[in-house]
Amino acid sequence: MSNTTAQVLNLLQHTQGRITPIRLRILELLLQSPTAMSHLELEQLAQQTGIEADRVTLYRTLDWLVEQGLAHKITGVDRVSRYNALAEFNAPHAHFACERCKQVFCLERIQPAVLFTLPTGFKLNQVDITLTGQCANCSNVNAI
Amino acid sequence: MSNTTAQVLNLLQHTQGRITPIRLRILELLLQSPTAMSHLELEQLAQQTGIEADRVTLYRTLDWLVEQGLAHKITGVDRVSRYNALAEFNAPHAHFACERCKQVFCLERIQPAVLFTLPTGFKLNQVDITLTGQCANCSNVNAI
DNA sequence: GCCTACTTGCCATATAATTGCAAGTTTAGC
DNA sequence: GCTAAACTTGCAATTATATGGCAAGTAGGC
Repeated sequence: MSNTTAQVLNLLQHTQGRITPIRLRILELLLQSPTAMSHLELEQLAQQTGIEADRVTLYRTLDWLVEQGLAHKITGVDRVSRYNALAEFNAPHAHFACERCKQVFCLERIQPAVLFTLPTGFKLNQVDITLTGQCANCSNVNAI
Repeated sequence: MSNTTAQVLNLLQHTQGRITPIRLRILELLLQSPTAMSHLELEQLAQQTGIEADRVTLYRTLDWLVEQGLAHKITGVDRVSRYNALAEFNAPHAHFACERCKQVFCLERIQPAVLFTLPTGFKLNQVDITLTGQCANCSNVNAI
């Protein structure tokens, strides 16, 4: 059993739901990816690694992972939801969305030292910071 | 001519495109609204104020306004795009998305004093900060 | 091993948004 | 003013992402 698989199993065992091959594999894929992945990307990646899951099941699996706090969901400007999971789950972090290749990277080391003065009565729950620009790959391509 | 209409006219005159009743009215509505509005909300509001625009035209009008830098577009977690226009256009500001009523508020006074350490090669273009939680109205309702 | 509740797969469906094209309207040149 | 070109609008059809319902399958406790 790989290091990641053990980690994934451990995470899944702390949930209420059942441990199924799909959930295992999807969470593993999410943990291994440096970027947030869309439903389609995950579906294709899963197929390549031998997991055949129905489109709807994948949607439900991802929703479930988010619900369990094991993954989180980012909706891009292209209206596509992307998912990621991080080793340090509760660590607040920002995202970087590349305008060119549409990939979404997680910036784990970011310090969201933002000062907020919310209007009266507003209750803050979560802070999402998304940076847009070009990733290393794409800004390199454009420079040539 | 109202104060806002004059302001809107002035803004539109600085674009390349033509000044049409729909563009005028939509930009006016956006400027007057404290919250970012979805396509549907704008369509209904426009109808109420006597402007009948085709659904597609409204989409194109909004796209055009964004293109001209007169409005900007926020995609919510519900995959719905919302639009807003601000008097101080280039002022960086954050958004507050209410989890309950789905409204998106612009927080004009926010100071995005965020410290970023981007990976090598990444080029930053824009910073989007979205706070989620409950707006004054909704957190009040829930408390009762 | 068996039962029950949870998961999955397949069907159909919802919803936001986009594309193509013809008709209408504004602007510019004459 | 008249005409042509460019821009804008409206309508029909289509795309793409995601969701809902229900029967079949499967994990996990006993």
